[in-house]
Amino acid sequence: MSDKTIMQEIEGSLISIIRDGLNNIAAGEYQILLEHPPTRDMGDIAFPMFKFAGQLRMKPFDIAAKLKADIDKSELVAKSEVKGAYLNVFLNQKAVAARIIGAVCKAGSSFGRKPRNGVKMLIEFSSPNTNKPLHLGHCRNNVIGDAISRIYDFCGYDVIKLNLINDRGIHICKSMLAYKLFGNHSTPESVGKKSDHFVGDYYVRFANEAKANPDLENQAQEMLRKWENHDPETLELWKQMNGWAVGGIKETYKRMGIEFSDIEYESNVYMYGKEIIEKGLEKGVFYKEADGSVWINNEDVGLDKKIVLRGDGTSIYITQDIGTATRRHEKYNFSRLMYVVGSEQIYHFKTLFTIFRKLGYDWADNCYHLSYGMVNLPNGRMKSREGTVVDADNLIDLLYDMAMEAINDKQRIADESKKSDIADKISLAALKYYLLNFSTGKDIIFNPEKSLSFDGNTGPYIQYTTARINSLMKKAGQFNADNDIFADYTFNDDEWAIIAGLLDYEKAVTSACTQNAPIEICSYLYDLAKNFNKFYHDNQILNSDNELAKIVRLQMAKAVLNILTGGLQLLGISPLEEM
RNA sequence: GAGCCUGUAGCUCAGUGGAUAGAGCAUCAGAUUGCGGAUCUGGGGGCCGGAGGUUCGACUCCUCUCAGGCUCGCCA
Repeated sequence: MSDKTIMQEIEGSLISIIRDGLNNIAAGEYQILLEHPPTRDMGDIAFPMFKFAGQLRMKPFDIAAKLKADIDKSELVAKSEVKGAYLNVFLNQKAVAARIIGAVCKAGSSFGRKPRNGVKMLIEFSSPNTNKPLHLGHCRNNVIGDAISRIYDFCGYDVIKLNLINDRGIHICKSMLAYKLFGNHSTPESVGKKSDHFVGDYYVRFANEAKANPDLENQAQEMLRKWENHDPETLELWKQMNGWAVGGIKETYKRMGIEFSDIEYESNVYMYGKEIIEKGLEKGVFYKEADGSVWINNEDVGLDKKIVLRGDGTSIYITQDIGTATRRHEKYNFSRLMYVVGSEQIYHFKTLFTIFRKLGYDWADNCYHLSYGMVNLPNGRMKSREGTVVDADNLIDLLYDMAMEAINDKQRIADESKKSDIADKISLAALKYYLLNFSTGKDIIFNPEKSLSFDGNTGPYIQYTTARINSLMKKAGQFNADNDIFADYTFNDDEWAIIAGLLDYEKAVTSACTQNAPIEICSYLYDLAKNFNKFYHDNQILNSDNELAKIVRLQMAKAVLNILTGGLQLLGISPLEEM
């Protein structure tokens, strides 16, 4: 595993040729840009000459014409063309293909995986409340957090996945109270309901009952006080209902293939912030109001005043976050801490990180809020009161049924348990890919009738491509895997598009990591799969009458499969042998 | 009121200051005596919200403006 990717080595070599060429015209510092031409038939790599025109007082076209002779000498270059202000380079396909295909076939689906960099990174995501089941918004969080974790791990980081379950507070007491009043000692088992949905029903029940009887709000507050005073009966009820809620939510995680290194509970950690507030008071970071409440003034950094401890000494959301982060640093000694939390909390995290800085934490600047946009419906926000929330379990069920119907239509698979396993994987691929194929920070509109699909730019499309190639590999059996065969082969355009695509994989992964953008992987994989499907449609492999073409194409197909497999895994999606 | 985000094809969305702004869906027209048709090929469809500015060059950067969203809770 070299530090540089294959593409970086190629590009670096070309850039130094350009730099030498420019210095031969006139010595100086040149910032050399390198990009892809708009279409493949214009070349593989383009050098724009605009920047040098001013420096050298020459026309861009003339500079390109001068550099052309130098670049043409490189072993990596087949030819180059001057087009307008661009010098377009066509790579030596035989040499490049041998390198990239050889490397990908050797490394398998872990091609592109970076050596460990020793950076310990905590990633907190999901962090559900225990008063209701997961919905589509949580799905986006889970899927982004999971993919980001996998991508960072692949890029060399030592990733620890954290889930901080919010299992205390007034909202939890609301479902507890409704159950106490209207539950009649029923259980999820007695009514035959998934346990987190059972709890969620009482949260909805509370909201409905409280409309007619506003005093229920007071009763919920009273229950919260009892909880904080360790009232045995209240704690017992809390344990029972939390057990149901968490149990049900964990079932959904398992079904989604989402795992955590550590699950934290707010009920265990909420008190840790208070002592830090006390210390901060002594240092003058915070100040006390007449009612005993503790505040911080962040107006110096363009934020507002913010309360960090109530007058009665009880903690609030941000108190817990201060304590939790501090404790995590003591426990893990992390290098970086990332919070995957919705964009509506941007201000909260600005405030939180400012507090870390003012407390003098040297790791304050290594905290990052990865915010993702809301999932809306065509009519607007999802609202639990209006029953428009898209429930995670129901949505996955729906996708599963759609996948099963498609499997039955195709009639390729007979075994029932195999069908079920594949339907699981297809439904999750559709959901995860759909949610990841957006810019992370932006709000998205989910249309239940239109957004669910297995055709076109979707997860199942990529899976389909892996199934086709896997099937091809089975039929091919053993084949010559030497990569010195490429010297004798001339690639057609469809083939070269694929090989050039293979070269771009490492750049896509790096970009996905540095930009925190799983969509980069989606776009890349779709492009590669699409190029392969076009090639596969128009070119023969096993039935080719040319033995050399057959072996070259099998190796190419194998390389594509390796990268699609590895790339899907980065998204938390299973490739398929058949479907 | 203040801060942040968004505005690109009928719809949903891509688009590190660079060549003719792309994809999926939808729509219309095609492809299988072929290794997987959940596939492939093609057509139509755009004043990139609007107006200024910076630059050799702006969907991209700056200012103003219009429209929508989020936030500014002793909720989490």
